[in-house]
Amino acid sequence: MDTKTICLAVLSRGAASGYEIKKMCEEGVFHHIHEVGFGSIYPALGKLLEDGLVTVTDTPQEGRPSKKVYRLTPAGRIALLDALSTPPGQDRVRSEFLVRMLFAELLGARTIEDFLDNRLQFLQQRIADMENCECGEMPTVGERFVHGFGLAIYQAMEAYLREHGHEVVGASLLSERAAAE
Amino acid sequence: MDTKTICLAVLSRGAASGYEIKKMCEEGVFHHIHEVGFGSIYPALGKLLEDGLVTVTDTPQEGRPSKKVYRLTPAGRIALLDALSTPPGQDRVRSEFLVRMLFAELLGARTIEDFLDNRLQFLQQRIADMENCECGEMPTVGERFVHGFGLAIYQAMEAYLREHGHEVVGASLLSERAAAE
DNA sequence: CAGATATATATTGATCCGATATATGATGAT
DNA sequence: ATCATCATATATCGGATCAATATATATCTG
Repeated sequence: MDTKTICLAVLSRGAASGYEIKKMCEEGVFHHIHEVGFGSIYPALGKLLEDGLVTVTDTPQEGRPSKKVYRLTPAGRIALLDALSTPPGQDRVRSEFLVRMLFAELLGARTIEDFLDNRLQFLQQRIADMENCECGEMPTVGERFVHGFGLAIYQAMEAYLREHGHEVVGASLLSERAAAE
Repeated sequence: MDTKTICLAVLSRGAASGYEIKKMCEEGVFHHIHEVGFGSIYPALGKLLEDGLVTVTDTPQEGRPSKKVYRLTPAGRIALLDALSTPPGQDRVRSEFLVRMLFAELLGARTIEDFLDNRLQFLQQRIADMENCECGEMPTVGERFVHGFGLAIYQAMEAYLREHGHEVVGASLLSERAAAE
């Protein structure tokens, strides 16, 4: 799934500028699913424009740089449906945190404990935020589904770290003692 | 976390060729954490060699291309520890499946149901594989921890899809009926 | 009033990824 | 017996992606 499809998908919810697309990917439901940076969005929008899948209206603003609002064309809507209809590829995960846990025995117990605590705190914060948000207000069933999915996963992660975190800290302690002898 | 660090990490478990590093990232515990392709591994090994963090022994074989076995140097081990000691960045997830669920209302109920069934089957297969594997045989605590973490997440995903999958299918059905009228 | 944050677009260099090329042994199917 | 496929093994290329940076200004905060 390339950035072009993501842009089409965001635009299917309504017209938006590149900056707004980025914001939605950072803050909204997309955050848990598929982040993209400016370096991908702007070139993607350019190509979509070339291919006639979106249009732009360049509205100059005083002071600020002119805002370029992109809109889906009928061809763009069809291209989006085509892309979404193909079977999804595998999920890709990349976790620096888990790589560190994997090699816990190479690190000090203090470091591991620190990483674990931070991660737990982060997860608890995110869970609280997601529980507090008025998900009943979400416009589509898809959004509520994905929101619930994300929440369930974060809760499972939090529970696992709470229940099993001590194992990796303990292992690191043992290997430290062994190294000291 | 770049490919260079991943290569160093794999090599810290023992000498290996580029091909073997790839295999470990595909099959082993790394699979759930951080996949890498040949297009990243070979250039990364070249740079590590330049920087004196690994050594190679080029052992020619009859028929097959000669096998290049890479080994960590003391400097390489230090570089690995340095990299692992820095605080981990955010996890990055990219799920084509969830993007499709997010826009379920644009797709047909049949398609959504198909995607859901496939994903459920995939998850159940993976859970079965992970439960059957003799994780007691895993050499390090880190590996067992990460294995257990992965399993817990997959189980949470499976449970959520089983309990809430019908919601997205239902929504798609309703929007189809509305479109037909 | 200074500094930080938010709005807004855009580029660049480094890295990453999927596809492809090359070469052969082993296994399995017809 | 022969054909196909898979596993071993290294490597590159073009396109995609990412983090950092540049530019410009309004608004909020202390």
